[in-house]
Amino acid sequence: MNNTLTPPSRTIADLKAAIRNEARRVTSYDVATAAGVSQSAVSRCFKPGASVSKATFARVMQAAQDLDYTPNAAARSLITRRSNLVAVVISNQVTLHYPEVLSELSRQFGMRGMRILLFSLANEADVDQTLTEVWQHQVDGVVVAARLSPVQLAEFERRQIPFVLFNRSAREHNVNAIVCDQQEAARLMVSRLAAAGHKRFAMIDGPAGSSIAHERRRGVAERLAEIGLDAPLMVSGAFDYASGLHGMREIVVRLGYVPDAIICGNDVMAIGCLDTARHEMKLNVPEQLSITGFDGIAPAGWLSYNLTTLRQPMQHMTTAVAEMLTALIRDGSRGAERKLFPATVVDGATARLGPAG
Amino acid sequence: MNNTLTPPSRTIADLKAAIRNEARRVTSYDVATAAGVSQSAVSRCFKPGASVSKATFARVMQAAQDLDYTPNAAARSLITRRSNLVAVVISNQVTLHYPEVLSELSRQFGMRGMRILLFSLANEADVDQTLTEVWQHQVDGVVVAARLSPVQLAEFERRQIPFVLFNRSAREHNVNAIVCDQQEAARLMVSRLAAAGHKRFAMIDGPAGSSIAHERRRGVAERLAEIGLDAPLMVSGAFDYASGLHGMREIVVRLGYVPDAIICGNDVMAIGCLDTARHEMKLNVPEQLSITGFDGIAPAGWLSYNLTTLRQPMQHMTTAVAEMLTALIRDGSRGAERKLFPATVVDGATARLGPAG
DNA sequence: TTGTAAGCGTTATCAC
DNA sequence: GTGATAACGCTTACAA
Repeated sequence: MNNTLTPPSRTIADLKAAIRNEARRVTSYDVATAAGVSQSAVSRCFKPGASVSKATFARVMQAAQDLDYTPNAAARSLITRRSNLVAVVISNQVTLHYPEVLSELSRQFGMRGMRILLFSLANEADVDQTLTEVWQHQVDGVVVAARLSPVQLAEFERRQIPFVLFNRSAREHNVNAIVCDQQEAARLMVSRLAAAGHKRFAMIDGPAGSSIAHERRRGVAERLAEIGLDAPLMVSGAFDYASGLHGMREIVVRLGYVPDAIICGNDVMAIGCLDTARHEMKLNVPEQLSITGFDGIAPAGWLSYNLTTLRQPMQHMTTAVAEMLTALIRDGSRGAERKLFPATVVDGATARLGPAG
Repeated sequence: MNNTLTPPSRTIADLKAAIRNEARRVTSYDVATAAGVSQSAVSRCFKPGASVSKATFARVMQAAQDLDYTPNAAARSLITRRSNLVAVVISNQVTLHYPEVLSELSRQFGMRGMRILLFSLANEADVDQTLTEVWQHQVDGVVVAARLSPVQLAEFERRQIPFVLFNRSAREHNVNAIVCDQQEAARLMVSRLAAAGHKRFAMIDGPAGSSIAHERRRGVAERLAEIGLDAPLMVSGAFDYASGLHGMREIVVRLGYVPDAIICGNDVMAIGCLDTARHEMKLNVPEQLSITGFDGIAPAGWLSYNLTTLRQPMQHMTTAVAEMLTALIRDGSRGAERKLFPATVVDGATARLGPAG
């Protein structure tokens, strides 16, 4: 069938040679030439649900394959004004503590035909520089898992670009967000510790700038006050293992005794705290001291720790982010929505918990 | 100075209104209009090192800022044939076990003016689908931290797109790669264990498809044979904690006794193995049994584990990837290079090691 | 230094 | 169903 006067194989070889010669890319024109159709016909073949005859489609696809043709996303996005790209602006802290977030976001957006342009922030001061890059790339939407200043939030609004905050509170600003209710989680943990008879609390706090640390701290402080217990001794940490180690020592030094319970701002610090308590101070946990964390990371579940903690439903949250952002991209703005997910208590072996109140 | 007959503020407000009205983006033409210069002048102002007068530059920048103008990366890449985008094709396994890889790659490429387009693979069978997306996006280069078939490798070559394999061996194919020498690392560990008198070995292996697991297994087997020791009992694992737990039990059941040393295919399995040995079987590690891992992940260093393992220099490796790929993008192909990084022994508390041989 | 004009590789509109 | 043709927003000779 293919053996007409000018065998396609010859034509295609010539075309390829010409293309390589001119050092240019394979375009839809080349495919059109090879298939003997117009360029617009080729374009239609790559648009799902366009009207093309079966015969044309077959010839075009064959030619495309022969030439290794792939539509140019840049050119496409220029005319369609859709890049099918989502920027993910994420602080390194998040990636390191919840590695599943990036893979899950990638999977979720992938299922919806979108790709992730990654903006990983070593320190959150780079946000401005990062944002100018985000604007350049004409992304269809942005997931922000980093702190934004009010000015930066305003710029998102001004540019009318769909965006969703991930686990960041911006209560004052009315923006789309997927968040885990840190404050309620903290309150819950305090209640259950108090119900088990703990009276003297200490807390290893997260870093100063972190809104998550802020809410957890606030929840702890508020609930303790409500119950009528003393405010906890606060020592500062940086969400890392070493902070847990040092925090534990600092607490004992500053108090002069071992408190009943230490609430740590995250699991990694709780693990550090626990290691110091057990291995260095030879304390029995949870008999002499209860230690709790936040997050529900994988190592917290390992036998050596079996940490009592609060698990954030990361899987649900990443799914929600993808759903919300794609909805925004499709339907335009439709009123800010703030989806709140509850954390669940993981009743491990490092704290004595009473019944939920 | 600005109060001429038509105040710029008025003009800019009008322009903005018009743009919003026509529902289009702010373009360099708009900026040109606002600044009273030609469009190409605007373009030049955004090209570092172009020849523009100071006065023009200032006016253009002012207008750009007033209008919230940012160059359109898609349009730029269309003409320059450079997207400043690097695709990172990475298996979820990698992201989950070495979360620092993505943030480091992002940082390294960011320093070199490039952004990461993320292709995270839930299962490595999706590679083909993924690659067609990679081609569409006109990336300048690709980092591959996933398994590629020979056909897929060939397609990279055919399309002449710079790429670097990350911690994947493709010895047969002559490609650019940054790898940690798993085999040599395994040999080193066996030597040091043997030097301490261990005779009966077992190994918890990684998953079947993994080239890293393959090399580690091979190194262990080869070195044991060289020394004249029996081949290790091999049990299979999936690089996760549960595999370590079960692997330990399976080893004891199948052998009928506790071996001298268990080499685990990675740290997470070693930690699982260790937890079973200590907590469930009440074995003294390393007195009765030595357990070692591979990788050097953060939890391996925590007090409760202090795992004896082999650390991969991930930081150096990610830096090397960025360097190599950017060099390839700049200078075109220049002979395949395979950069090999040695792992270092972390002499922890879970194995008795003899001197390096 | 600045402006004019020709692409880059698509999709979209509109006749046929 | 198919083919001209006009955008999309930019960079880059080339001319002034």
